[in-house]
Amino acid sequence: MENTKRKKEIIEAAKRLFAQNGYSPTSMDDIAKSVGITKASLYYFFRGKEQIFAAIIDEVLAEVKNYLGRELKVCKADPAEFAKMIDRTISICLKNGIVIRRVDVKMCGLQPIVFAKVLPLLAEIKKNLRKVLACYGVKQNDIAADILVNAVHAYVLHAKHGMRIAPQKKYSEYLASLFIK
Amino acid sequence: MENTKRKKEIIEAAKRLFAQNGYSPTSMDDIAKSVGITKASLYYFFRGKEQIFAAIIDEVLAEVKNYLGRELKVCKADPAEFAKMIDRTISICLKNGIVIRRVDVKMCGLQPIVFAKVLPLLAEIKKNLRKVLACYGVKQNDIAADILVNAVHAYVLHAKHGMRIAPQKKYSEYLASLFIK
DNA sequence: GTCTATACACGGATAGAC
DNA sequence: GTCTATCCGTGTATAGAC
Repeated sequence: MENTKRKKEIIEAAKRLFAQNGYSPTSMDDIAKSVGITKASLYYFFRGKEQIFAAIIDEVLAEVKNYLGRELKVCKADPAEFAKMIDRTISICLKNGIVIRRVDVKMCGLQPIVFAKVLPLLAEIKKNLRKVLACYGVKQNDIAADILVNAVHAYVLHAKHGMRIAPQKKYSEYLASLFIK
Repeated sequence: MENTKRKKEIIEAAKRLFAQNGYSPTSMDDIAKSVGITKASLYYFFRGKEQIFAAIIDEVLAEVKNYLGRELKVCKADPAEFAKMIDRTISICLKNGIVIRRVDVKMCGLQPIVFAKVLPLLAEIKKNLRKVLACYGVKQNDIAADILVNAVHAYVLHAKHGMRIAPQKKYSEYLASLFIK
């Protein structure tokens, strides 16, 4: 159905704009123009701006969660594999163009209801990440998970803004080398 | 002069609000209320919202720059000292309540003129940080500097939002242990 | 589904009195 | 210095025609 296609277009456009300019500075007009329709038409598909953002969060978090689930099944305590895992994670986030952290969601000033909805998902993802890290033999994987998440977040953010801080492969390998000696 | 005192109050209030809610969602009314004056009075001290933010950036960057300058003079290749240096950096940032990165400034949608003004300062700070890292014997200190900055940034951000990810001392020591084996 | 037109609130900024 | 009052642009959201 075409209905779903348009909805996807809107989500993609909003994803790109939110990542580029931030949630607040991006207007419904910006999103509409980017899709090639008018602002009013957005409200046929979504109840409002927050719902668009919620849809994006759902989609992105689901993808990361699924990826980590698959990763959990194949991981082996191999430093080279660990670097590849980081590299793949970065690639997924770059494709989505956006990385979701609790703080980011909170700072958008979303309704508490929306915010509360994503918390369990985020917690689950972090739990899975810790398992993956443990599996790769990373010590103190609670702190390690946080540092890793934020390092990936920062990389994606900078890359999306044309501020590359290092080639992706090199960055992944260096990051991996920090945690596995 | 009382003039300067009020100005400081405004900067402090804005700093706190920007850190808590983000730049765009914070209104001039919010800042004014927080100080205990009206919105119009803000314009007696600052030309506009951007100028307030610019003043904050100037202040924060100057402090970090000075701190790193002092650090450069005393650093010795001692792992324990390295952890303490990270710890002190976090403390400074927590006191300011805000950490300035290029992306953050860019995503606020500031006028290019304001944005361009802070770039040299940021570059200088990063250069100094690399020197400090080199002094402590950290390898590949270009990537290391980025990862470290972002780790500190993330810590401050989370702490300010009541999402502590680990005790500060433990976090600093763990972070130091990653770079110095 | 998509449009034009519009309601309505909010935010940045200014004028001018005190 | 600080206020009240106000201007004006923009942003979210809705009504209603096609």
